[in-house]
Amino acid sequence: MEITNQTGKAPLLRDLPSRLLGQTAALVGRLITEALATERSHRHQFATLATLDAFGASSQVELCRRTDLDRSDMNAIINALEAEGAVTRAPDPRDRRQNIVEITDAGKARFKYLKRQVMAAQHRALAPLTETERRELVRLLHILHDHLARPQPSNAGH
Amino acid sequence: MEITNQTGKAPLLRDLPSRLLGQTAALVGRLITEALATERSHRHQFATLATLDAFGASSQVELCRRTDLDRSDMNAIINALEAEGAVTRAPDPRDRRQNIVEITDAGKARFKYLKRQVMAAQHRALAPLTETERRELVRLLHILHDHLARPQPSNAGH
DNA sequence: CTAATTTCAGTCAAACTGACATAC
DNA sequence: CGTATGTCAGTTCGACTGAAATTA
Repeated sequence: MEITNQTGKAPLLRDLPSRLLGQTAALVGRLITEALATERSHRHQFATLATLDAFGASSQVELCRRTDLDRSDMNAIINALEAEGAVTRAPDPRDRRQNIVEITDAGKARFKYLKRQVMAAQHRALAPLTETERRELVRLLHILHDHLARPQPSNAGH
Repeated sequence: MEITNQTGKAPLLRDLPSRLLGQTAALVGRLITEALATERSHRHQFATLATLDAFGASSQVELCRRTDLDRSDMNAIINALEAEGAVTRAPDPRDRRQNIVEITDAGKARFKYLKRQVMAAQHRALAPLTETERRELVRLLHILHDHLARPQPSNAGH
């Protein structure tokens, strides 16, 4: 058989939702990552700042739950944010196992700025979709996400 | 401020398409990965087999183009597939820089079996969506994917 | 005692880079 | 000569694990 030299995808792969989802997420994610990288920030930092901005002072576990990040990674994230003055970290006097992480005024300003960059990158990534289509995409993704995030089928409730 | 103890997401993050896309892709991807792992296979191997099954004998670069995988990783994938007898690899007599990679009968059978597992996992992942919604999801993802994959703004056409 | 939280060290896989040999 | 392909070694980044220290 002759060796061809083309770039088309196998139809099975091209239309396989899991693959399409993964590849598209990677492409969109890269735009966001690059937008944040030019501001010397990262997606995890952004998510953490957004959570602190939305909910106020939080412990690190709570930030983990709200961002779906690992406790170990969250520690490194808070280290970085603390080092650049975007958050403060202090032991909770009422439960000294926990830290109270709080966003500073500088952190809020930084977040607002990063948010603008992220929204702009987002807008660029979603450019070919109409407003209705974007909402529909978000709706469908929410259904899937909630379906898959909730029920750890084998070991629920541990 | 009081430290709360809840798991809700910041609305900005919850509805940010890039994030929702990434998290959902990760959750769906995990199901597929697990389904293949129980058969001692990997997503990259599956994609490569699917491409060989669809297009026949191919060089490694061509497989890279068709699967969006890296040269270096493709080499390792072909090594593994060759070791389990799913593909053969032989230098192309007409251009001895290239290898002709071909799927074997055993490889075809293996692919058909893996395909069934993948489709089943896929079906489980997409369970909460109607058939219409699945098609719409795929349609929207295709629009985004084509928009973002095509125009490498700086170095198109290389 | 057990359990929760933070912290650190380190593993693991995937994506990617750089260099090199061979062949065109 | 420059370019394409395959191969290999190594880096980088993210997700994750295990264990220690502290406190409840």
